[in-house]
Amino acid sequence: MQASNSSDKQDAPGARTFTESARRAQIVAAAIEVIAEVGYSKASFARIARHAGLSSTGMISYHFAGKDDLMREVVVEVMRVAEAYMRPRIEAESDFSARLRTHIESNLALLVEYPKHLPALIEVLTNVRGDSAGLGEFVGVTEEMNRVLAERMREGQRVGAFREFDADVMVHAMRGAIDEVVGRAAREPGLDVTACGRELAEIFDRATRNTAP
Amino acid sequence: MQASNSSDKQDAPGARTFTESARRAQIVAAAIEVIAEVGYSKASFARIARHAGLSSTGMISYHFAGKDDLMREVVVEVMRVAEAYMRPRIEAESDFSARLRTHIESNLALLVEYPKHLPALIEVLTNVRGDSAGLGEFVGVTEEMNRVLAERMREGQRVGAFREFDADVMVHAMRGAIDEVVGRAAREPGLDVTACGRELAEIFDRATRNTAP
Amino acid sequence: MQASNSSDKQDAPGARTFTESARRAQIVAAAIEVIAEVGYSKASFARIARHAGLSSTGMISYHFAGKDDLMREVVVEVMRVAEAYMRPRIEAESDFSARLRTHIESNLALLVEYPKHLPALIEVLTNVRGDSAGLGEFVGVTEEMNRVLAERMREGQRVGAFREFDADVMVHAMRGAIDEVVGRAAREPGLDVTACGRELAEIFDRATRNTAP
Amino acid sequence: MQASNSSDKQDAPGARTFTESARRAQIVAAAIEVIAEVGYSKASFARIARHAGLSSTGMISYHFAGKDDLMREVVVEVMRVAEAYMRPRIEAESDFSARLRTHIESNLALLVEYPKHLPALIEVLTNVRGDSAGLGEFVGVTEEMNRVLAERMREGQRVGAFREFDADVMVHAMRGAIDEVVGRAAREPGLDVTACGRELAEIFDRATRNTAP
DNA sequence: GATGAATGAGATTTCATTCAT
DNA sequence: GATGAATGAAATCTCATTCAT
Repeated sequence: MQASNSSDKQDAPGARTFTESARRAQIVAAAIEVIAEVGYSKASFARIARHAGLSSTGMISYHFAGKDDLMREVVVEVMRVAEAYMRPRIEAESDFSARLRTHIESNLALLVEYPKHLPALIEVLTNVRGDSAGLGEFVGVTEEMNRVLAERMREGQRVGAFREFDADVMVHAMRGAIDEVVGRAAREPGLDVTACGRELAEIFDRATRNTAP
Repeated sequence: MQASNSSDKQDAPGARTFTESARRAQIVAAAIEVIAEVGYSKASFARIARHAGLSSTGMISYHFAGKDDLMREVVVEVMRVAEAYMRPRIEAESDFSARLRTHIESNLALLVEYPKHLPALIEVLTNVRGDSAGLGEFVGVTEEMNRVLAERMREGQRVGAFREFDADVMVHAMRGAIDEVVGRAAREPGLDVTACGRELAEIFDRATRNTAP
Repeated sequence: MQASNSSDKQDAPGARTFTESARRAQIVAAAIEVIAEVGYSKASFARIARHAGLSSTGMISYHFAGKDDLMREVVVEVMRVAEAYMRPRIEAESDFSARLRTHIESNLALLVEYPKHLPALIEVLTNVRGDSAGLGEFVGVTEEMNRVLAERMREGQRVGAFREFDADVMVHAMRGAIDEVVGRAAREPGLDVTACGRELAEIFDRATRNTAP
Repeated sequence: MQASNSSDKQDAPGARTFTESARRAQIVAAAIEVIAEVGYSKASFARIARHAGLSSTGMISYHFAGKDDLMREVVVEVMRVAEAYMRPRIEAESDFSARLRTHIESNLALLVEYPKHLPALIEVLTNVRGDSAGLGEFVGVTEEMNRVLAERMREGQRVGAFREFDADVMVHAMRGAIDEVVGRAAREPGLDVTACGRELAEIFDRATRNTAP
């Protein structure tokens, strides 16, 4: 008999119980709401646990590796929902200009449908810097999405659907304008988000439109 | 440029010695830099004191009624600088469209001149909620400024300089687009902010332009 | 080699199924390795469970009455192995001096054979104080073993095999010197433990040798 | 006016108030006693603070950068005391053999004089592994001290004062034998440590003595 | 006016243990 | 017999604020 198996065994990392997944989802949902309501910095485990009806913060630490892990799941969840909501709507359109309008309008329709998701996403992404290891990645993901969007715009420019402009600046302007509506909606409960969406769509349609003959 | 007296101490309204004002200004300047560099949530008194070359956080508490008070001064200072920088440039223009362009371009020129001021302002304003007593006021101030801006736009619409659109949405879109450049500039050091300003100006010129005959 | 039954469960004294014993043995083996590798204080149930390929710490609590119980089994197991290894080798020798040498050398040979056992034992015994109910007993067991050893030495003194010295101090010196090699072996992987054993044997042979005519 | 001093200022690191130093010393003293009494793993900030008559653990965190920092100070303090106590006594002796005896005896005399210091030192050093950044250094310091000691022994061998043996093993044997007395003294309050010192000195004198003509 | 020292609340995290299934 | 889930205590650390000097 000799000393054996000196390195820890590891379960298949994807294996997760039903109840475990349910709990995680429940906690993520609570986190989204708390973050949207009180902001990232005040969204402590204690508050999230209370909101989720859990008896202790240890519960959250039990299901998530740490605050970063939870926040990552928040981002993943919101992006999942956003993708599922927006992509089919956008892809249903065929010409560049309509896609652009639909991108903006479906993004804000998503805000109407899930009023806490986008505020939470913005809170998390703006309160994360170079630190927090695995979360910085999502800043990268967002930037990548913006790059793809800009590339689409450049295609539109090549085929004459759009005028000449700096596509990166345009994409970020759109992004900023939409996020501003998200922020306003949180501060002004009565705001007609759908109407804002139409206005923004018009703004960026005019800003991108090719007026050459 | 003098230290402002816009926030009064409890007992002696407006009265403040020179050294006191100098200390406050020094601390506010340090706070702006720290907030811009590490973000609002990590901008603790300890970090600000260290950055200002102070030996203890007690110094800050001594000069400011609390964190809210300091943050209010940060906002006041940045707005003072912004106002001093942008207003004359904007007022030098006479027609609506030029004023709009100048608003955007001077705002981003300000970012080039004072790279920490606008990031700090945005950090503070986005990390403040209904709580923190006297700070919510500044969200109101900002909204008031936006309302004034929107009113100018409506004037422009009345005289036919601008097309018909929801002026509030337009103002916030501008606001969001500019703030996005501020954020990008922090993440991408090489970004040509001036060029972004020109692009944004073009975007919102086209978005507001009256194309009717 | 069989799983021992030295620690009884509450109700059914001595009765333990095969799987139960196997599980206990598996956990004890994992505990020995973990303790040797990361030290007593970091050897949490979580780590031991992971090392043993178990999915939860509940498993350990299920099979052991508590951490003390597990640690007691660790001690028992190591002592069992040590006894089985060293005793026949020592008893094969007939004169006092040879027994002393063999005691030291077989102790360190045991370290070569089971590199994790002695480190684990030392970790447990040095991290246990008067508290932890049933574990203090083992400090007593160890002391008892030392007393027996000292008694043997005094016999050797009576028959003139050893010089006069304080047998307790001598035994503890031996103990300390051996344990120090155990510690060194953990810190210096290339250490020639067998050679250390020969050197130690020589040291204590000279320290005990009767030089009188 | 441009943004300036973007990197935090730093006080001269050695600057420390009188009261600050006194508090630190008080906390270190309390830590030494607590560690010696309940062991490293149970020596929590809470316990140390209580022992020192402080009202909160925050007090300790205020004066020390963390647990590692406090432990480092504990080690430094004990080594400082040990050095001040042992060195002059050892250096008062001129021949190798007397120095060896004095090393052992003064080490244990130190234990009589400061009964908590050595137990605390041993606790800290044995409960630190590769982790805890700045503390691993002290394992190195200890090893360095052992190397120096071994070098002295080899000098003694070269001049014929000592017989041939592995000096490293001898030094560690001495170390282990002394530490074992430290441990015993904690468990057996009545132990005559001075007598143990004499016995150990005799043991290692005989173990090293050159018996060749 | 200024400062170092102290404070206590609150944050995240880890742990051994218990419980329902 | 076995297991995943839950729990609450305790640990370290950070923070804004207060106080005595």
